[in-house]
Amino acid sequence: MEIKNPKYKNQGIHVMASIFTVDKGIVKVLLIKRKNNPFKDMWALTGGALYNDEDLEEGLRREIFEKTGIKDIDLRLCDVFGKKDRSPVMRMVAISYIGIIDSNKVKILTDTLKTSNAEWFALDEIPSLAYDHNEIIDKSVKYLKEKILNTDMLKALYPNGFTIPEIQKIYEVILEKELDRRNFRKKLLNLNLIYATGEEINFVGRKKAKLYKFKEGIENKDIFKK
Amino acid sequence: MEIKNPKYKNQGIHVMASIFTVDKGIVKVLLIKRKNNPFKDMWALTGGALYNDEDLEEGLRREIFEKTGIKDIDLRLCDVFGKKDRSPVMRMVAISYIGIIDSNKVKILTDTLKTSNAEWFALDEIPSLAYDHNEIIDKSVKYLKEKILNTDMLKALYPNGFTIPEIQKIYEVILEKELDRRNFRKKLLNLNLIYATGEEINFVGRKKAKLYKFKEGIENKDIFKK
DNA sequence: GCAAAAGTGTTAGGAGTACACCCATGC
DNA sequence: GCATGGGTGTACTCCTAACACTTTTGC
Repeated sequence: MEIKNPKYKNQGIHVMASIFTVDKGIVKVLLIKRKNNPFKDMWALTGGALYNDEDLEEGLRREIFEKTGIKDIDLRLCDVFGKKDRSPVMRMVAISYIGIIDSNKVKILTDTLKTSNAEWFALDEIPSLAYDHNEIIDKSVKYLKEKILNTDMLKALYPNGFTIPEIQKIYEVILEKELDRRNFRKKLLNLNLIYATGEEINFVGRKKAKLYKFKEGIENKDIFKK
Repeated sequence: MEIKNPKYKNQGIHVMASIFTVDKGIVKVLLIKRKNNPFKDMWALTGGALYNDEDLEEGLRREIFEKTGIKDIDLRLCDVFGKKDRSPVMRMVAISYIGIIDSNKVKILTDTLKTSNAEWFALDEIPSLAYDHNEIIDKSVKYLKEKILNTDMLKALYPNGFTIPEIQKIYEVILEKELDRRNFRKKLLNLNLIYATGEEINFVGRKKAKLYKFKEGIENKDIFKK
């Protein structure tokens, strides 16, 4: 069906992802540098316009792969951004997702058809971005803080298991607050959310630590009170 | 900008609302009967296609008003439905919201430009609906159950105040479980979420009960554990 | 030996749950 | 008086928060 009514004409959907990592104790988000207009040469979130023949996550995964080379990533719906003037070109509504990956395990493309660079930015060093992407990131960070409290999304950082002090640091840097070691351990173990693999890992200058993994199929566990 | 690439051509945005009420102890949702194709003569959720010159909630409020006559309603973003084939006409992504109103205080339009009827349906009597609206309602009901636990959205039912046993009934029918009277009262009062207006209300055959109101500007209070 | 980090236990307070009794109203 | 429903108190349990000591490791 061809749309005649100008009230509806030329609308589109952006699917956007705030892709986070935690690198050396710093929370970072992946940004790409745009090669084309609008917002040519500005930094932006990963994502783009949805095709007609794709479901939302499918389109977002295609965009992420095309612009960064990242293939495997868990995505969670975060919010919707639909202000009428958010795109200077035509009416676009953005559906935003969040994801988290281990930046050391992926090679990010820095030159693609539509991007001239890609970089991890610490949250306090994010430049002025294309579209309303600064606003999207703000919301995504809030959502990330909530989601690590009641889902197992951090498992993406530790496919091979983690030690409890290790993952505690991740919680602390994302939540921006310190947690008591003893209570953290008790809580995490009591939740029936993780299990000991039996292996131990040994960092230089430290005592051996046990390796744990998240169990499969866990969702919506309240890990910590706000 | 005119879109040439058929991959993006003719996309649109649906803004949809699951409007709930609680009537005589039954949770109901407002449905409208469509006058036009597609899905002519089928029941559907309130909502429709977003215009280019409207923000999301603005467009949804217009749709709600046009199709039901309802003016004042609090809306909360619920979910996004974007399967590529969810509309038979063209590619439409639906942004769904929930709201709750007192059905006794509004007069619902039963005949408009686009609707031939409007009715409140108990949740277990919902017919097969247009588009993916059954799926949207399922998700909306889940979301409603969550949201009454940590927001003050039920205040919409009681603009003039409520008694504690009264609102407890609302919680019970929405959550589909009984709550202990004494603990309910304690919890609600301890939350610092409501205040006594000083008035009392008297139902026939009952003891006088104190009237309470929700405080202003309250969000994200955990009212009850799941 | 010493510093750094892993691992464990105990206790007090608060929130949640379960439960029993009294009071006001209308018949 | 009696049925119905409003209003209150108490004890038990569990979770959380605060906090101290021991062990392993590399230097």
